[in-house]
Amino acid sequence: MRLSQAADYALRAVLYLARQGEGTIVDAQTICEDEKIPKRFLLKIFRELAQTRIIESYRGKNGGYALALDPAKITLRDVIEAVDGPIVVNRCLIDPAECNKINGSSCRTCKIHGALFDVQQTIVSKLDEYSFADLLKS
Amino acid sequence: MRLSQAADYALRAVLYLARQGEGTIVDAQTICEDEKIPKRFLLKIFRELAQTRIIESYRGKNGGYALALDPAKITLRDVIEAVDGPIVVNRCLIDPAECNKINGSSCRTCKIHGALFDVQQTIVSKLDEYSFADLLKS
DNA sequence: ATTAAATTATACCAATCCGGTATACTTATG
DNA sequence: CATAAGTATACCGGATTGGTATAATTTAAT
Repeated sequence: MRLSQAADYALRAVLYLARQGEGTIVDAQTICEDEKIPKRFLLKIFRELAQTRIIESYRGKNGGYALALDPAKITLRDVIEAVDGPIVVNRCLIDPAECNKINGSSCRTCKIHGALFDVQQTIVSKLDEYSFADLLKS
Repeated sequence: MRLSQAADYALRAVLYLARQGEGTIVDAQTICEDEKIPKRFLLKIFRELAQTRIIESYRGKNGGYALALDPAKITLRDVIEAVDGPIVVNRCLIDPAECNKINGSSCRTCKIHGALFDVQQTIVSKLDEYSFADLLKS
């Protein structure tokens, strides 16, 4: 039930870009120095964020990265899922075949997994409540 | 943000014991066959559950395991934390020294980590809402 | 054009965690 | 005292994590 280090870095980097304002280009070197994030690792993370269109990348000299969207349109969930993949509390909540309790009662009717699904929904909607516009107001 | 396989097994095994009723002793062999859980792995999990006094173990011939408490007093959180350790969404939420953003703004004042703390609280209280008495009603 | 500064792609690596197993020991019942 | 249970410890292979290396590509400025 823990975020990866990459997701933590991603949140900080996106907040950093949000502070500069949507569209303002900053290069990775500057960001990783300011935020104390290993550069090559940040580059990898940024590629994932660029693929999901949360940030935009600009190649070549004077290139860098910029927020692709209004901070109000980016939530904690967006960034976390871009880096760590979808929020899934229990294996069988994605793939019922993973549910190795095959004795009669199927995954669908299992009370525990029903409860865990509720927990998962709660987490996802909580993460969706926080936009980066909210995080800027501090 | 995913439960371990061990925690999933633990939830199922505790629900199994809850169905038998508090105090009823069942041996690991029977449980692992019924619930399709690898026996040695279940034994390891049960030791952790016994240490946190969720279940009681009985050694020797005719030994086994029984629920140590009223199912209404055992929550999803209790079982998950017994097996996976405390619910911690972000490293620095346990250990501020882990917070490697040291540049001026401390972990305490970091907006992201404040939000993640709120998320964590939400998860924990949701997991506390479900007791095994609830799960029996189905 | 050339060069320098930036991202991209691919692949690699060590360390840790995860899921599970093995061996040897201890305890209690009949 | 034999047998059937749990206990303790330690091991193991594979996957994931966190991070690095190398080489290629793109772009701006000169």
